[in-house]
Amino acid sequence: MARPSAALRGRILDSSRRLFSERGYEATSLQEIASDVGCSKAALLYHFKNKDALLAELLTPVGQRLAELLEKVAPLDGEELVRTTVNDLVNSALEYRLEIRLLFEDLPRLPARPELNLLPDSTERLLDCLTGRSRDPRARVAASMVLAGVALTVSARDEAPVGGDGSDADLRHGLVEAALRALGQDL
Amino acid sequence: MARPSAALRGRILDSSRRLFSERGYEATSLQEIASDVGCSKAALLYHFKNKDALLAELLTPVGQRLAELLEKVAPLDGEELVRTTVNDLVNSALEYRLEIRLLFEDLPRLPARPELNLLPDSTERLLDCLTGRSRDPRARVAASMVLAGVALTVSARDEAPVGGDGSDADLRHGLVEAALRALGQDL
DNA sequence: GTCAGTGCTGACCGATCGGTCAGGTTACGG
DNA sequence: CCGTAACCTGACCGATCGGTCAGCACTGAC
Repeated sequence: MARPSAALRGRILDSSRRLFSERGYEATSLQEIASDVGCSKAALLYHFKNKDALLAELLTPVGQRLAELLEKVAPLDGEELVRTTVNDLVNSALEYRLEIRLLFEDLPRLPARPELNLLPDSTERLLDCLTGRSRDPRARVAASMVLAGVALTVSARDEAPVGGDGSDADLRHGLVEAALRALGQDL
Repeated sequence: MARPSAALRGRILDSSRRLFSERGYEATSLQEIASDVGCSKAALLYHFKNKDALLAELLTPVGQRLAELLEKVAPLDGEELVRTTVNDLVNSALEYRLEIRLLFEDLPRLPARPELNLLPDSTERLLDCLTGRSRDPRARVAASMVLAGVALTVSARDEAPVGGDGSDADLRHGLVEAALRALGQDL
């Protein structure tokens, strides 16, 4: 076949997202992705300049989502700021379960990634919102715990994720409630 | 020199702990460790059967610590159970900052590790303790968030860790308080 | 003194890594 | 019906991976 599937590109992205998330970026070889997709490694590198480009394309939407979130909550403050941030954070995390793992576990370890260096700054701003822009060190620690906890919990690898029956509703509400409690917002 | 330093073994462990934690297990090569220590790769493999053995030896103490923690809180229940578990969890996490990263981020991704398969079970029991042995799905979600949040926060890579000035006291107390709030324990 | 054994090195191994390249096959515009 | 460009393959590259091995330097026991 000749022009059979530019859809292959999409399938490569899907496989990469899954495999990177399961095994980690470094631990996943291009050959493994190619085998999973059912194409040659060369085909893979025809669609993506290199392994890095693959990762970047997977993470871009998450970065955008984060930017939107920050923009949306920028004018808010006080209790409304915290509640909105927590809600959106949990929703975003659930939406990008697989990418979150990459973002939290692999990215920080890869040698300084020039185009994504806005990320530490975004994380900082996110922490600010979670504290309701408080500078209290302990509030920041709590925010850090919440952020990391939400991220890692939604991306927990084993099926029957963490809630008993595994319903997303329990996961979502459980996280929001626990996060708000941790941040000192009375429910 | 002939019998100059069985201390080399310890230095290898130190470097491995640091490098594994910074870059990840898969992403760290034996050569990098050897260079960091200042010995040959062969010397490294003289002291440790293989790369896996190195990782196992780093994680064993953490596993023991976790087992102790679980044994200690086993007879407790109710509020005392939760408070003691949270306190000990935070202390243990602070004590094994670097190893925690490996445990939470690398281990789950490595192909099934026979000798450490007790770990998922231990995690499960730890979650039980954090919920005060409740079976409520949302309580388990909260416990999962706390566990992941504590682990990832103490092992945050960038210096000036997460608290403003970075004092361990703020980190410790901030985490304990936030965790207890998240778990619904009134302070 | 010598000899067994510990601690270590450099050279080397096959496998696999990310990535390149020449070329083949098909689809489509002219 | 032909040419160009898109899509893809297999063969190949140098580098590096985890790991092995023969042998050297030195120590302590006898």
